[in-house]
Amino acid sequence: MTTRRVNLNTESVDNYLKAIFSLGGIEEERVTSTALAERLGVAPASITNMLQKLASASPPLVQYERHKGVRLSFAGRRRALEIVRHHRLLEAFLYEVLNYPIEEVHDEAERLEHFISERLEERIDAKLGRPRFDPHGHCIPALDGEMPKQNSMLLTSAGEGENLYVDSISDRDASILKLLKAKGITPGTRLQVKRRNGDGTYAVSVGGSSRALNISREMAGAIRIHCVKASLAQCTG
Amino acid sequence: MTTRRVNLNTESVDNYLKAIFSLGGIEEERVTSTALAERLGVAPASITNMLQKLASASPPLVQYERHKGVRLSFAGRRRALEIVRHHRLLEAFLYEVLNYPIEEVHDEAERLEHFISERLEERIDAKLGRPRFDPHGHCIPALDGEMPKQNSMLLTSAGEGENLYVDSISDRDASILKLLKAKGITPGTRLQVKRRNGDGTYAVSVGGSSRALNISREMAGAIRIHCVKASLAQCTG
DNA sequence: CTCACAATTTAGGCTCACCTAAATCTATTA
DNA sequence: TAATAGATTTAGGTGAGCCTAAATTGTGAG
Repeated sequence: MTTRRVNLNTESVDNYLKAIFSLGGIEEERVTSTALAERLGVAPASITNMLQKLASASPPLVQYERHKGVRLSFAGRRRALEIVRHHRLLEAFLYEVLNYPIEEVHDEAERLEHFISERLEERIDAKLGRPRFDPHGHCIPALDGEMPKQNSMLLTSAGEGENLYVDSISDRDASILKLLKAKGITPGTRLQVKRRNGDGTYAVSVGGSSRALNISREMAGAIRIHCVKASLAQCTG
Repeated sequence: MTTRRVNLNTESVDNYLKAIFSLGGIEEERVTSTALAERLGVAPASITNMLQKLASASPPLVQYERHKGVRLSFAGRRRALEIVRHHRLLEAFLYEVLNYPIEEVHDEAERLEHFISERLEERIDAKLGRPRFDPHGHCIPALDGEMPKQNSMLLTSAGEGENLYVDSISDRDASILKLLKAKGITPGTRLQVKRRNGDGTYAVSVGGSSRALNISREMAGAIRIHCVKASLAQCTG
């Protein structure tokens, strides 16, 4: 029996690749089954199963060694970036063209990203004027898979007193996004850490104001910052 | 063993309901398995299987009797109209907002119609100014499932010499749509049948022109017409 | 260096939506 | 009215993607 061809153009495969991409970080480290299982909300055994399938595709979509986690192959990375591009273009589109509240774009984009054609992707890109960032400040990968690496860091790694700018905000939790919006914290906003409290909360001043706002630990964990006045990371919204 | 619940919120169920709706016609006649099998491109046995599932849902989505075909239940009709609404709103949106060529809107809408949220549906509807017709001239069902019945007829049932207006054009075949567009035949266009040929082709004048154009049998079969100057059936495009 | 525990993989099942082949029903015709 | 052609249904099977339970493997504490 020859090895049978399996269909790898599925929503599920998309999600695995995206999860590996995102968990691997910029350094593209190996990702463990457990981490994937938690991220994707499926049983660890299911992860192993799928990883073996992804690894035995031609070309392989991941490098996989038993008990050692996975990392994306070139082809896998390409596919992952395509999906990320879809996702972020959709977010920008929903936000800019359809007036979605920022905290709702993620879920809708998450569903649609798997089903839009090349043509629709191109039309959305054109309609938006070829945007480089989504409304959360995340970089939109180019058609060819290029994505300039951002040198941003988590707010939680910033010291007191530093003058900072919001690079991007995680879109994984809508409620946090809503809270940050209410406090006026969006990509490009100027921030200054007034005080770091022992419990992980912060007091920050927003946009040069003298008043200090309190930021919960979760909120701080959702904010990425950089130290130079935004040249790029400014979304059109 | 109690009857086990099955999940009926699937793309496949959507497609079955839509097919039954469309094949049943305005009179909502019973639809045969064979007709469904052909429309959906699946084996007749698969149809039977799904129909039994749809019939045993609560509430049932179809009325089904062995060997006698199916018809939509109230709930099934409601669901079908929701999908049709999604489809037509998407077609209008792609056409109006994203400048899709008319002959490409159908396929894209066909894929996306299953995945858009209530919110996205509403935003698209608002963006378009609550349109009542899609770019092919088909009526867009209201949110509550209302859809005014159109009294249009096929061009093939029109006599020679009559003064007619294009009501709508079938979107099932992109190439025909493209040909008709090239001839200037779109919803609202005035038509006059100059000659019916024995082979099912037509010579018609378009938009009051004195010149007669030839219309193939397939093209004629894709055109629905009415006899009064369009009050409604005029798409914004 | 060993052993227990945690992480991972294997084995075996399930549902969904499809398939083919075989049975059965309906309706039409002789 | 009986035979039969054609439509439909039943029976049994498949792959995808998930599951649980039972191995197995790797690692860090002693």
